Amino acid sequence: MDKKDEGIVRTRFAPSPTGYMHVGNLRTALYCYLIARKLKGTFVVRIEDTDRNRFIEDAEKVIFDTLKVCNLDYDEGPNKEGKVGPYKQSERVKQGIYLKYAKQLVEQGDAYYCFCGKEEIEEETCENNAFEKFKCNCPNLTKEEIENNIKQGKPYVIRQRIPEGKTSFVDAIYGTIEVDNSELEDMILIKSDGYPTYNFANIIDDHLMNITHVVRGCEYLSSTPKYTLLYKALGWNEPIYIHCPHITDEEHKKLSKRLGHASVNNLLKEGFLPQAIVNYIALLGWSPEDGQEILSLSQLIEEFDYHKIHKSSSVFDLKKFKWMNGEYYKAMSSEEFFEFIKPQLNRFPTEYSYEELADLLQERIECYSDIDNVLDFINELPDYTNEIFENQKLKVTKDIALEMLTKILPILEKTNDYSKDNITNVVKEFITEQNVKNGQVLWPLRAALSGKMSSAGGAYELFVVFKKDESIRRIKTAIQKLSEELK
RNA sequence: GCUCUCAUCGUCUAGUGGCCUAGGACACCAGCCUCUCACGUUGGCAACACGGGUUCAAAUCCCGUUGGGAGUACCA
Repeated sequence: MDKKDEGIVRTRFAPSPTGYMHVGNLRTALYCYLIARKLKGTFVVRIEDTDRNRFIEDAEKVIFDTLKVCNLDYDEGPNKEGKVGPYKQSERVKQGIYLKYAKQLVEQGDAYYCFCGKEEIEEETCENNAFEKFKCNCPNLTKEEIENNIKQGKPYVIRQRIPEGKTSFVDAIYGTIEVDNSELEDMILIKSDGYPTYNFANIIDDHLMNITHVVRGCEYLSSTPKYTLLYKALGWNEPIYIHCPHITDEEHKKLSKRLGHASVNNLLKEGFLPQAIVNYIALLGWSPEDGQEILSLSQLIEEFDYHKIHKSSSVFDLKKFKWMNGEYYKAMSSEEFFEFIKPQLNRFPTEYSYEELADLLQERIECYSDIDNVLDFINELPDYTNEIFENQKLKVTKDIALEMLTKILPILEKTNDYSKDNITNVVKEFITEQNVKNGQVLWPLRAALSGKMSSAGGAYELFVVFKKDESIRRIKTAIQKLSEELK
């Protein structure tokens, strides 16, 4: 990245508090964070809460909790005041920051008061083509007319006055984009409730907060020319724009709230690790030079280069994401994984070994919902038929199974230490004694313990899970069933 | 509709005119390992949207077509 920018870079994550964090949002935050950290700059968080109709309790908490759990620490923001605060737009409104600049623009002739109500605009545009732009006479009102209207208490908004000509701006990803100003609408800067619109507050704050790199979704690409015009009118320099392509679902549509995996919070609840989430979304629309796919946050900081962000959108592939999460599970120590998965184990009998259960899960699950599949032999024995004792490849028949189980049962009953090491020794000793193949003992044991053709873990692991009582009970059941049939 | 924008295996991607009979990863399939499953490992399947140019040479540059996405709010 640009060495010359080192130390002076300021990026900002500017979410509006909607009550949930979209993975696209998180990726934007991540890219902001990476750029700031890579260039030893400053990462700012600013809350854009100018929509008073959409106030949601605890919405900000979701944002900060998510950033925290993902380790994206910020340098300035709410509860971390810097020199250019406050960092909540609703508080900035109270200081009259936005109105001041709006009035300045009106003075200059770059904005105007508009007294048209929402209803009449809607009526007008409905009668004509729905796509047609609304035109009123407000831009041409005289000073006296305006003053009169205001005196009468007529509600008004302040709109940007779009000049004639063409406007172009440069985006770091998409290059130069030019549009004819006739395509641009006189957008509202100040709403009738006195609050600024997102568009206006955004550029004012980005400038006042000395933001150098503006990272946002590419849905803003089409409104950026309007911002360019505003910057020009105010005589300010534009930041570097970095518009990121969208993250989509399998149908190539914008990831919607309905889909569980659009929400970071849901992902967390489903057992996805923050590091895996961060790692995966970083790779949606960007990839490191060496092609490595498993990257820690510090590796991401090292490798990230915003110039290499793609132009085309990418699909959020749950399968690959699950794979990656599984990789993170496997990379944990068994102690770490045990602590992580413990709360999910509550629904299994407490007399069983949770440690061994966790061990069985670690290499077999990629998120919580896989657990029941893997541990389906725990509570019941659904496929418990005598057929499971037969295995042609291992030369195991029901007779042999019955014989082995019957012979080993007294040994198991005498054994009290059901630790992995000991139980392994006991069984191995028996195998040697009998002079048979491993499988001829282990297969019947595994089948008896799990009651299934296939199970997570082998005979030894299952002994450890069930410990003595349940192990004996299951083997006795197997013996009984087999002898009933073979009588 | 209009404006902007995008286009390599099913998906994430490497690729910036010759190194490409297009590489990697997920998924899928097969072999090996093995007391089953899983893990691991080895191999396989599979793509430059289409049509024109430019060039000795194009996935890479230009134009068009088709297809996708976004915007078009007193939402952000």
